[in-house]
Amino acid sequence: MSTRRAGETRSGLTRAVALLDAFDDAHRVLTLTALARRAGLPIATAHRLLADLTSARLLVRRPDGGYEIGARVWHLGLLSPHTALREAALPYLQDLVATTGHTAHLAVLDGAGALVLERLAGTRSLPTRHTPGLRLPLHCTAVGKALLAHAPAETRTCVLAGLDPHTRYTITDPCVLRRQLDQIRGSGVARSTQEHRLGVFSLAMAITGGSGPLAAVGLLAPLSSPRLSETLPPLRHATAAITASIGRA
Amino acid sequence: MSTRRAGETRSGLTRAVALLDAFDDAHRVLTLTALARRAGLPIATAHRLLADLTSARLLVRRPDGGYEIGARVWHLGLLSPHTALREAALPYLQDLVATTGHTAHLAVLDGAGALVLERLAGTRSLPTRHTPGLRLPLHCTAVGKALLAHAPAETRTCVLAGLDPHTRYTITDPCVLRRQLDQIRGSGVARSTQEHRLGVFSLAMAITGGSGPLAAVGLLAPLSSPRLSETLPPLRHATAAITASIGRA
DNA sequence: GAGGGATCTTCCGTTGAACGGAAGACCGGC
DNA sequence: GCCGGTCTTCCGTTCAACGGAAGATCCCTC
Repeated sequence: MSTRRAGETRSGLTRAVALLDAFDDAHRVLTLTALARRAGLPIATAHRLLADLTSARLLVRRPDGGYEIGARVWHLGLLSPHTALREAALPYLQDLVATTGHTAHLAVLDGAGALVLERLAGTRSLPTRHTPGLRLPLHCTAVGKALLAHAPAETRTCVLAGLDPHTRYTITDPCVLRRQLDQIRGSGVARSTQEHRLGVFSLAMAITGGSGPLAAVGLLAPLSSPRLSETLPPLRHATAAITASIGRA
Repeated sequence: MSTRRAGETRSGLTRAVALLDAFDDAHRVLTLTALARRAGLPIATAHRLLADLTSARLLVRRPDGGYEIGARVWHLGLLSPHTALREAALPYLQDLVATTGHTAHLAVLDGAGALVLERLAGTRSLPTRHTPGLRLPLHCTAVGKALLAHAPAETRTCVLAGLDPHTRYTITDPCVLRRQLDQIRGSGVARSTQEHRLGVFSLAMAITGGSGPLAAVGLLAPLSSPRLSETLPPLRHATAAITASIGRA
């Protein structure tokens, strides 16, 4: 009851969530002390909450004493609306990978970023870490631009305000990007040539489900791969099919 | 403070989890009253806890007032150990689908069931609802039998005690199944011919990661498809590759 | 094998936050 | 307008969460 900031008392639940949030991609297994430190809680409190979380099976205690996220959380997460979208898109993403040989993504708009829901690597694929759960920038990836083009005006102005460069090809002039977004909205197709990573070309199209959640499908290819233009028709077909499939449900 | 059983007071966290558990595959969106009823909580309490869960972003409140599981839970679930396994297996599952044309699964042992981690449908695929998160019986599916063959003796005896029939082909005699499990342990290959669903043949192999978590890869095919035997070599190859890939990590 | 540092677990008195009944607000429907 | 349903807010009581501190356990060092 000392170091906590200005009467900002956190409810028990908030503290428990803080413990869950201590886990991230680089920290999938944590010890009691690490969790307490990362969540900013006294050891004794963390210990009790962790016991509760473990008995609720949200966390699992490993034989070595470490804690990790339990299968129950994974299972609950499957009930999120993202999953329905993923399920609808998956077969078409598979086709896309099969016909183009490149890596396909599915992403949704999440705040000022693109959240990757699924990624299927192709045989001719680049080594990529666009793994589900990753957030990509909106202004320099193809999926990002496809989403941004259809995003609410507020998001767009917010993103256009800070265009930090990822490579020397990243578009950093808001006017240029704004014009490009207009084109994307017209043609439906977004591209990024080395704007996010050198040597990588990507192509994406948005899925506009009426008033529903916005998503985008993208392909990633090495810049050197031949016949990049041939990847557009299959992409166009896949997005149309996914849009239709969502409309049906 | 009335209807609660025999002094069994549930901690705040337990109650919150009860609310989360009110969601299931058939109930992805719930109202306040439905949640309170399903979790066995007074409306006022449920209301407060839901407000907490929502502000913690574990739940999302839709414009229409309904609650649903939030993206944050999905994101946390990705940190569960299941995801690492899925990621390791995914490329090989894709290959499997591409070469055989049939539907491929990845499942792990979970209590007395097989938990499906991933399912990729093939072009020649059956309509199937083996969607991630589904639990399959251990005694009459190929993945189930593959897992059961390598499961701890305790699980095995427990499952063998209650072999309920799913079709008229389901093995219900513990002795017959036990003998089959011995064979599976020897050959590494498990089969199920219409034992779970009529018209469906399935083939599976276990992934035995030393002392690590046990998994199995399976293929589902219509009984009528020609050259079912040709699906074994690709399956063998995939499981070997996945096992190796896990060993490396 | 004694000493020291680290992490984990248990205990317990205090206190403030969770609890939930009840009343009020807000819908649509007949 | 009246009514059944659902949602939200209020507030006094109470009891469970809180966390400091002491004890247990492990492991490494000398």
